[in-house]
Amino acid sequence: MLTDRQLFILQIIIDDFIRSAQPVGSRNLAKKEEISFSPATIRNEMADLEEMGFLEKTHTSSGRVPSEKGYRYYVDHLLSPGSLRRSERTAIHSIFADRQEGLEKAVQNAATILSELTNYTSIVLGPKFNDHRVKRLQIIPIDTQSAVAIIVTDTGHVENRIFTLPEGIEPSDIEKMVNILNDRLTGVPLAELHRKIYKETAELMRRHLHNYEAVLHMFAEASGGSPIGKLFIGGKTNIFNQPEFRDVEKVRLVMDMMEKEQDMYELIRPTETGVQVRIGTENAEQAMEDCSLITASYSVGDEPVGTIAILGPKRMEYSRVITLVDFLSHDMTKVLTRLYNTRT
Amino acid sequence: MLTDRQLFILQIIIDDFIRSAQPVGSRNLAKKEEISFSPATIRNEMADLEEMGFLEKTHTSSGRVPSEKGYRYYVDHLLSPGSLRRSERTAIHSIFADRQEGLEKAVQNAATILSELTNYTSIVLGPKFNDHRVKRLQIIPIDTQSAVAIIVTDTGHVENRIFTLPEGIEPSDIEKMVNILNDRLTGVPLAELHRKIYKETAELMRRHLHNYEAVLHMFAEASGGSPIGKLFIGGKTNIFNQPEFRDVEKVRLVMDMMEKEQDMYELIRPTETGVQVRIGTENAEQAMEDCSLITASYSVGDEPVGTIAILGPKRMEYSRVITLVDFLSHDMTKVLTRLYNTRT
DNA sequence: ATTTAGCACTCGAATACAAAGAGTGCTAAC
DNA sequence: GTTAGCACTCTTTGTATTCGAGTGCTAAAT
Repeated sequence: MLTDRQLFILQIIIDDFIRSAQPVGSRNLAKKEEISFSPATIRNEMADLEEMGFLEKTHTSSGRVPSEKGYRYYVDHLLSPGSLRRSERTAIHSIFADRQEGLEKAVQNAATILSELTNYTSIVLGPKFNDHRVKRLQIIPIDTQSAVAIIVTDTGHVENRIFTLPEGIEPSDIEKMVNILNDRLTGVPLAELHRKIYKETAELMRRHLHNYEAVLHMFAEASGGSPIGKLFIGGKTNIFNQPEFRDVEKVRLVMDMMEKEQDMYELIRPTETGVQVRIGTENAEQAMEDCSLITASYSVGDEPVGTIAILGPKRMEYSRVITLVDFLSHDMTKVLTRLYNTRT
Repeated sequence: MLTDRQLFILQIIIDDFIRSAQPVGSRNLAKKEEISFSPATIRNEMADLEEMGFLEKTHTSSGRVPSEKGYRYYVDHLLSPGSLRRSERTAIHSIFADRQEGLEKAVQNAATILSELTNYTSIVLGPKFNDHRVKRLQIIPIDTQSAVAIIVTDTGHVENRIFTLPEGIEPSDIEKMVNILNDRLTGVPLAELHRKIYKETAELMRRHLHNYEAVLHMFAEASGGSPIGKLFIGGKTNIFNQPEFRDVEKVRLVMDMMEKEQDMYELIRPTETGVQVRIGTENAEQAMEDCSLITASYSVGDEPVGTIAILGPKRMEYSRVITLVDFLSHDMTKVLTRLYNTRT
């Protein structure tokens, strides 16, 4: 097992490397105030740490660099619990201060602020509206051939879709149908909407709408089809700041990934609650090889509804970012829970 | 003035450079079949062309590279009018084949296909809905404090916004108000909505809605506030393919710009009709120094409603891209005009 | 009067080499 | 167990050298 001194040295090495991005050598380490033993001693310890897989060398006679295992140990056991500056806290609180703007704007804002605060890339998975209930359905004819179907939820979210009307349908028919739909579907959670429609109203729709599949399709999307909230990414180009990404090819990998929504969903799909750290290849995605990801989900009540995440180099300021992400996710949970509970 | 042979040489040099990205020298040029004179002759002509500002050298004894003025002359006078492959034409036609998907999807699709076809970055400014008319207004109460206001246009576009209700307003009041609003505002173009609301319904709203400013604000956004359509960018990372963008700093400049919506709007804001080419510093934007932009607007009837654009290196395949952009913009105009004219 | 062959010259890119510097591992002394 | 000392390794930096592609200019050829 690791001695106290080895832990100490490991911690200092990683801290140093996170700051400098330079392999750290025994000589320079020994110069630090905190360290009271000689370079030779450090070299011995470093050799041991390397043998155990916590450190690596970039070439035979270079300084040491943390390995993935090293980072893992660092975040699991060595992290000094960071604290936030007053300015950071107020920045975060400000995100949801203005409720007028609507949820989407606020969430987008969260992404922007998070990336500015950290200088890394932020990803925010907006709240999914599964749990929200139908407040009102509406079908508004546009012309003789087409109409817009609209769902409004009790959280004020609006989904809409154009579809084609069957030949010769009367406006009064549509009105009747909308009334029936509202009668039967108001209060139904989006998650169940799909099923409920098929069970209770398919017959009705088939009678009145020629291509009722289009409408069903929309409802399906509003519920099952997009069970996931919108994705916001802030500070996409922040990766350019990292010296280990001076290489165009490396940047390209990450950039390409960020353009693919699907990949990003997969990447930050919520797994467990609380703050999660995934280092390098711990992420499934190939392009993340040299990156780390810190995620946290936020909830409405007890139900997780979205995720916030920070994507940075493996050499990320774990302590600070973890604190930040944790803080923001709790803040979001608090605000959203209150917001949600005033409705219904 | 330029002799025929100088034009010929200029054209071949630019064509060659566009293909190879390498400075082109007299010796290699002379090897080409089309060329029947010696390297020395070419050198003389090149020296003249350089003196006139059409060519540049990267260093004293390098081959020649087109200057901005050279490109300008090239696109203005030397372009061989390209033709499209059958596959390209079908790809473009396929974009709007499926009207079911809705306009936004189709426009987004246009951006994707355009970038795939060209290997450059595409920018599509979605149709602005100024000219579209109010089909239906709706206010749907969510709870005692808030409601959603919805505008549906005769093109099937839906705008919505949450706002706060004044204390103690009755549902019946709201219903009455919506009826009046629909009475007065149905058929009004979005562009005039703002004015009309203030003129004809402000008094009414003030009486019934405590913070009617929020509603006005939404209507303002639906009309004046976002006089511009949505912006779609395809193939953001295609710039990485260009050898002259091997440099991280250069890529970063362009990427940063692409993240700023405002900058992109400014960049492709429609000026004149027809295909426009802006080369390097002809674009106001600093980051475009090494890029060229080819834009074309598309219309509904005679009214331009949006823009499509291709952003690539100065060393862009002008001929092909111009043809493509021209073709697509006409196709979009045709489809949208038909689509729009079947409504109302 | 053009065109072209020939030649000296320039510059960048590639190669080689040496020296410097940072770092390691190991041994022997403390 | 710690550390001083030293040989060794590997990267970085700088310098010199060569090679090749290209130019500009002059003089000969057409």
